[in-house]
Amino acid sequence: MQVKEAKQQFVQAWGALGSQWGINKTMAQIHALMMVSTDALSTEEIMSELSISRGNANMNIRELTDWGLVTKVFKPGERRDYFVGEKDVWKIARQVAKIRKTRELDPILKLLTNLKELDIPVKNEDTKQFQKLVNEVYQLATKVDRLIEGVFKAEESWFWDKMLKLFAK
Amino acid sequence: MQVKEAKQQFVQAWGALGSQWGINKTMAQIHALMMVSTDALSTEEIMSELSISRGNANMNIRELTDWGLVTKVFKPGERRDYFVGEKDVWKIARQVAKIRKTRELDPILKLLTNLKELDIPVKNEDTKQFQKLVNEVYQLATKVDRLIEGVFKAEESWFWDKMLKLFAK
DNA sequence: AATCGCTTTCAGTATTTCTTGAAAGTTTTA
DNA sequence: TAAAACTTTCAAGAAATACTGAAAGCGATT
Repeated sequence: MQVKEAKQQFVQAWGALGSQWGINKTMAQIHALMMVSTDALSTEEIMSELSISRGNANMNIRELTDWGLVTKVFKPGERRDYFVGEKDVWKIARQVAKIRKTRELDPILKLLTNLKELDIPVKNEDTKQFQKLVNEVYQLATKVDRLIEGVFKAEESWFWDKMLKLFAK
Repeated sequence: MQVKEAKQQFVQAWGALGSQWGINKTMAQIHALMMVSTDALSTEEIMSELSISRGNANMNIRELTDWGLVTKVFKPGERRDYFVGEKDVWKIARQVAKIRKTRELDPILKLLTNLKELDIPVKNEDTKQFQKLVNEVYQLATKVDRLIEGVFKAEESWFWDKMLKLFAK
């Protein structure tokens, strides 16, 4: 197999993975393409490599830039924009976790806090069970939240060192 | 606010959360509905509560059953099927992690293993960088894999105890 | 100030994913 | 064995999501 072929497989797989996790396929593929590219890429190159339209490319490059996974670079003498993708997988993972935390976990935590604090007059068995459930979900969400926060602050090596020791048999 | 209203909010939020994570909205809602219900529910009840069709209800209940998050129960004297949802949030989390691991992480690991073992003749700079990337992604994926495996075996309290101590300031 | 090279936007279209509802299947009851 | 009670399937339709391409924007160059 050639390197080119291997890279294509990687890009495809990354796209598939992304789409299963609520990240659009093209966005994931563009990012993968940048990961396997030594050089910065132009919109044109991305378009032709993935066979997508200009609008689509542009939109997803912007989104990736918003996520902090892609940076615009200027090539001296060149007029068009070039882009490089973050290649450090740990940084990528942290970045994605961070964004999804604020977008998804935080709102849920907010709702759960509301539901917990509700002053419900009639406390029948049913109500009590519901409150118990809300509390449990809240507990879990809070713990996940703290875990993610911790991960943000930790160094990768430190994190995995501790983590794998924890589960070593 | 009434309990009923609170429950509805919970169901809606759960549905939204699910759909952001590649789990279809209705499936997540049905499960949420079962979590907040004291009793087992029939297909009819689910249909009317969520205003969905019989086919839709049936399909998603089956999917939830396949995921091991819902069990069929038989009520004495009753002919129709009733269903109860798993309510232990830790168990739910583990179950979802387990299924998604086999469906998504395992295939990626397999691909990465292939790509790692490729015998590429010409070893230019470009190829070396690609191999480095594949290796790094592989490393991370493996660690995540082991982490999840560890979580499967661990008790909830033990897990969070260790985890939160790790990140305690 | 007009043209060039490139980027951005967005209405319309295509694709994917979900949902419906009616028909076929299954099990129980009479 | 026929009807009733309930479940399952699936083709067609609806809704959500992603993509295209042409037009408008924008700044540099002549």
